[in-house]
Amino acid sequence: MESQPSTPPASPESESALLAVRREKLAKLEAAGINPWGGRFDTSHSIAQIRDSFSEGLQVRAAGRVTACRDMGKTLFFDLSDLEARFQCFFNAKNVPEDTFSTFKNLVDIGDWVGVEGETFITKTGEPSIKVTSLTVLSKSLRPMPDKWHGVADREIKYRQRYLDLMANQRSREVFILRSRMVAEIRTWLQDRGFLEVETPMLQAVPGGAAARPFETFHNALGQPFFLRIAPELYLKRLLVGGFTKVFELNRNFRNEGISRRHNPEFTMLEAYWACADFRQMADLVEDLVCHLAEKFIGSLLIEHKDADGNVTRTIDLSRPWQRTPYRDLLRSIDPLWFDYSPEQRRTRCAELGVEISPAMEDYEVTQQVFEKLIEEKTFNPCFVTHVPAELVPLARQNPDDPSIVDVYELIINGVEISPGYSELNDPIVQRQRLEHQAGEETQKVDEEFLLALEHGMPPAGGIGIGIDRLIMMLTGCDSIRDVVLFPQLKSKD
RNA sequence: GGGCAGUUAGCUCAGUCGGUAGAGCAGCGGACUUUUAAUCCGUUGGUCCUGGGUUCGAGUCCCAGACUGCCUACCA
Repeated sequence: MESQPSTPPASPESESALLAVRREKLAKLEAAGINPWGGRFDTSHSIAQIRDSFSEGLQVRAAGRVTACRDMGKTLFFDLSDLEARFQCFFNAKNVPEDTFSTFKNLVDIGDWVGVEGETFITKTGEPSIKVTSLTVLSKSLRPMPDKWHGVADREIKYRQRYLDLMANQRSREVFILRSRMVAEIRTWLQDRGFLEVETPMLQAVPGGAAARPFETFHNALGQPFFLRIAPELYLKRLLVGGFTKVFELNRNFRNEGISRRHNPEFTMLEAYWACADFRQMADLVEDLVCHLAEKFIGSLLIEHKDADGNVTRTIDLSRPWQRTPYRDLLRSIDPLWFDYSPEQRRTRCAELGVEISPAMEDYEVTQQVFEKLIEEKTFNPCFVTHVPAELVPLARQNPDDPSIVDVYELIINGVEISPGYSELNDPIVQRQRLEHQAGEETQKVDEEFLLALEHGMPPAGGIGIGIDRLIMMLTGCDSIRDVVLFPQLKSKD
């Protein structure tokens, strides 16, 4: 790199007249002895508090972003906004010193942060407002805000510059506030039921607990490769061995797989384990939790998904009790003779049913494909699928009466699997066989330290996982995971 | 990985048969002391994603690439 001159290099942006104007205003503020970058500003109320508990004649101090301005000459009305609320400020030349008025009028832009002080009142047209008597510049915005009416429509800008989406699109703000409150509520709800929240390694020497490709990294001091976890399961079970009887972890998993409307490489998973419980109790737990969230935050067990025009496109009915149906019964609803056919006949039926399969698939995978395409993707109201074939779930306990199936449920809502729940396998000898069988197929390593822990005795337990992103999608009606993850993974530019 | 679509002013979007690059909002100048998508008058602003090609002439047609979206594949 050659040494650069002290002035920043000219970029296409720096040539824009819009940006030049803002820089000019910045310089004028500084020249007038006004710090354009503010500092501590003590507020008496949040904007939402002023709005929600409005009374006239109240002296208030509030801070926010200027999001609209209606200039009437000697009076101007501007909107002061933060994440939660918007409130109108009434700014009149006779209420403030002349230099304050001209400063605002000439040098403050939509997008700037300001602090105001004044008295609340109601305008002639009935709008609750603050009659501003003092104004403080808190931060100058050097770039224009998105379109005030359309907001940010460009998906790429929404995701890469989420702050623009948040400042311009109310629905986005609502979804992320709702997500935060729901996640907090999940933690409180579980803690109230005696579950301890724990944190287990995200860097794992052997990535276990699921069958997905991991991200690989390297620890320099140890001279050893590590993997970002694909699931916390095997560590949470070590805690059961150690005597924790009710634990959960709610945090990020990482899977090095395709990205889609329903998949982000890093996603949030709740896993909970309950010693001496079984999958039926775990199903009850999930049903209780999801209904609680819906009632508390949506105010109904009927979840309406709407399109851009506000038309209801789908209604999910969470009314209890939720359907519980064995896997094989669901397949027999597609074809009563499904399990009487030979594997070859099942492949033939797939072609007739319009389900694509590959020749490499095992027989159980052919059946699973039919399940996914013709049942899962078409099931929107909650359905616990039970008595799943053992091949599909290597970490669950086999059914005592029928070893070909395992004691698990898979909860489907909104056409996707939202939560699996197991009666966990605690027999270390059977567990080793099943992991080694799986490892053979997937060329994965077996977590020997996990098996060692099991040999010390893990209590029988119920376990669940809940895909938090998908749960939030279902409850908020978002049809892409990118709309419920603040910064979804995108390919880097350049 | 494969298929389809998109990329034009700061934002939201038009752009017909290949013939001078358009609107609304934002911005800038002006009017207005109760507006709220304020209004009214005037006005600035373009690497038409990038690179090739065809053509007298390309935002427009062709080829390659980038990024994004949707579908698909992979994915307990």
